[in-house]
Amino acid sequence: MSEVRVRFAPSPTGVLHLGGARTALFNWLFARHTGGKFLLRIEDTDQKRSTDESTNAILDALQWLGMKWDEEPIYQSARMEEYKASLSRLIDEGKVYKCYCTPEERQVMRDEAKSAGRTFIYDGRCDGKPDQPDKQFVWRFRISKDGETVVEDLVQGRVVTPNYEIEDLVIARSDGTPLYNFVVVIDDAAMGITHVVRGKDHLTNTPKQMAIYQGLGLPIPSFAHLPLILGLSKRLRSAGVESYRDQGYLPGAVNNYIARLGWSHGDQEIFSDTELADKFDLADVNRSEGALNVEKMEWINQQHIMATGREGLAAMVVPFLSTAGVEVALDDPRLPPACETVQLRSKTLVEMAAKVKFYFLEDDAIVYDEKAAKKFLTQESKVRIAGMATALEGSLDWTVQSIEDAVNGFCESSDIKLKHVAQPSRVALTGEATGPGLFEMMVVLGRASVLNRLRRACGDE
RNA sequence: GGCCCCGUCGUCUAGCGGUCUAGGACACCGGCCUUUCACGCCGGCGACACGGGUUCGAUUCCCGUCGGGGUCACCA
Repeated sequence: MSEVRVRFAPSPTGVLHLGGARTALFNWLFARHTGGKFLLRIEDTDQKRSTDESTNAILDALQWLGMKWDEEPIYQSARMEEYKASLSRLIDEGKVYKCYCTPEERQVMRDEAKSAGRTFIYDGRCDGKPDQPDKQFVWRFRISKDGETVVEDLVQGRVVTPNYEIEDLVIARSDGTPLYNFVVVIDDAAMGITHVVRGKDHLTNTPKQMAIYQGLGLPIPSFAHLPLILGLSKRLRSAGVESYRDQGYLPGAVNNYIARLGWSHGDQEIFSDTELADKFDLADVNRSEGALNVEKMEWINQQHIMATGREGLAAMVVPFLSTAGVEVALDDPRLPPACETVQLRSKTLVEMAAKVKFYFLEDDAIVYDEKAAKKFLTQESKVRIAGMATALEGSLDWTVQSIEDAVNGFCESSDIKLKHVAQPSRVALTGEATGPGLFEMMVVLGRASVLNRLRRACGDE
């Protein structure tokens, strides 16, 4: 069997939303799984709606998600000559005809069909008409009304359409520019596409396209139509991939989530990209559409954060610290251990940045949460904190174990429990009542900062 | 409206005629662990849309109803 070749073919009229990303992902996974090629085609034949800005945004998003394409992207706007050539072949072979119907006439036909409760199918009334040189026309592709067209869809199963329900479709505008259903066929054939994997909204185009393949004498590829993603809200559904990046999602987590939406592999929930490619199969894709669920996506993101090494997290969190107003050097040695202390507590990189922020502030820049300060920074606890600071002053190693021993020792000698001093000192060090484990945090912060912050909290301000 | 697709816990799903008093995950509610918050662990709540068939037996097969989605362009 020949090599699998699949493609993702966005039209550059906006951002790449999650639905598009999932279509791309399934193509990419299928290619990786089968050892085939993943290609890109930019469908920019509609000059009015297409922009370079959008093309770049889509390419950036795919890149961020880690879906590398294997050949240079094809731009339809650069292939007009090809389309013209195919059209003239069809003209020469008498497979198309000129249609002179005006928009108004077509509207009348549509209205009639609708009021009669029928599917509107252009009736071919212009087929065989003599030329009318002074009138505008479009090219229609003639489709035999006998028999039926069968799509053996790899996801949807066998879908049968009677040919009398497939109309003679317009393949070129009055100005001669080709239309979608025509160019798709030419391009997929030219690119050697073996499997057309796309959204289910294209299912009804498929019989038309199959007829064109046959008219052009081209081999028909396999088809797989993916169920669409339902949005819980319009906002959720239309958000671009980059907004998820900005919200602190890891690309692998986004892939994991959208893959699991409509596809499954037993009870497994968490997949790396390579695991996905390894286990993905079109046969396991569901036919029913799924809805976006933010809580689950966050949980999956958290799982991916937990599975990422501290060095990797450090590199990723820096830009988020920056937007949180704290500039930290990429090679700051505190960064990896700081990330490690909040790794189990962060659902997104935005959260992670917020949680490690305190490490990098000046000691006297810590702002105490009002409620936390009121509850924990009491006169009584200030005395305890001061005592603890002194206990930490000595010549002990600055490790989790030695700090813990020193603090426990202090508690014993003062006849208090750890909890009497833990929360107050957490507030002193971070400003918050919640945060990383006390001793781990102290190690990262360093002795000087710890003592500074502890004593600052004891002062009467 | 015509045509097409779909319909298991709130959500994502497992299930491919008997193993289902329907399994897992998120969320939610208890509990354990514990210096806080998390993580982790244990337990709970919670679904086969409805009605007919077929069958010894239907969540699984067929039909209908209802519900959801898609599509009916000189857009892609």
